[in-house]
Amino acid sequence: MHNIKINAVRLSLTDTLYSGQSFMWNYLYDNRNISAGILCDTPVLISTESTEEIEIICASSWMGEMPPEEFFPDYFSFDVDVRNAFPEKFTFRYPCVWEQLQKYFSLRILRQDPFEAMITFMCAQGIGMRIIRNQVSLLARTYGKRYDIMYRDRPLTLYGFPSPVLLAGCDPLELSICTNNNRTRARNIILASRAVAEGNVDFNALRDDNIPLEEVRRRLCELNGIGLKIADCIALFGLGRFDAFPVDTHVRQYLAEWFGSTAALRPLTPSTYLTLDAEARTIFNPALAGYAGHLLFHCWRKEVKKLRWF
DNA sequence: CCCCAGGCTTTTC
DNA sequence: GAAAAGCATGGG
Repeated sequence: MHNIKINAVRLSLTDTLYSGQSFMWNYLYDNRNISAGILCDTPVLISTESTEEIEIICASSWMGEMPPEEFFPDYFSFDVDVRNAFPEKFTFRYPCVWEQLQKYFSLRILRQDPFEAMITFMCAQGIGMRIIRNQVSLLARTYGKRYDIMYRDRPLTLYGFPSPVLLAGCDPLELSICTNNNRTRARNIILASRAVAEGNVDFNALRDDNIPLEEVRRRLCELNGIGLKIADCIALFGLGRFDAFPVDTHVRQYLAEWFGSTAALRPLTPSTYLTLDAEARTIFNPALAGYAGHLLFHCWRKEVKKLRWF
């Protein structure tokens, strides 16, 4: 048993909380009312027993500096009003989309640990959500720090997300057990972890909002296995760059179907990607384009594609 | 055996 | 330069 301080905070919500970053909540533990995830290499429990309140229990030391009441609102980006992501004309130009979107306004994008965001999205190339979450879960269980805590008089085991140094020292063949048996992906993750561990990729520097998004992309795309889409995901979920608009297969689909984009009918080459990126900034408020896109992403997957897996 | 999944890299025109 | 093909793996 580790000796861990438990910090708890209750936050009020207007509706059910959806995950801002799809891998967050369920990859360690899940039943009806309790989900567990990783927060800055620390396990976090989320309890949603009512639709108005969630309880967060964080077994962490890093929060010693910052009271949970201050940290979590920032983590859940409660400072962002998602409706500002949509210009006024959106409501009458796309009334059907607007109507379907209503129940997704409680969805939050998390200001997540950038390294975790980087690795989890590197696990997300051309495979389904279910497999992606299995990979992240395996990474945590195999290489993450173990925490044994008591929750409501019940023992509960959680695993933190492994550090850059730890993943940097992994053997590719061994790590590939956690990457869907894909050795190329395992090798890329090791190299990227090394780049972070050695400071060649400095997330603290990239956090600076004065750095243009193009520059952030350029730096991240220098790494093997990271292209425009994953770079944008790291920016959006890991660097709090809510203007970053990742375009994946689902986003491409709804841009064509809902917004009549002809470019979205073409294969998603880098050229097409940048065209769609520019188009999105004319549909949404550019400063929050990625935030808007993420709501639509979940809305499309669930309402239209009828997908169960987040 | 087909197609799809929160793409990226290399080759070819 | 940009489009096309190649790559890698499990699930439906």
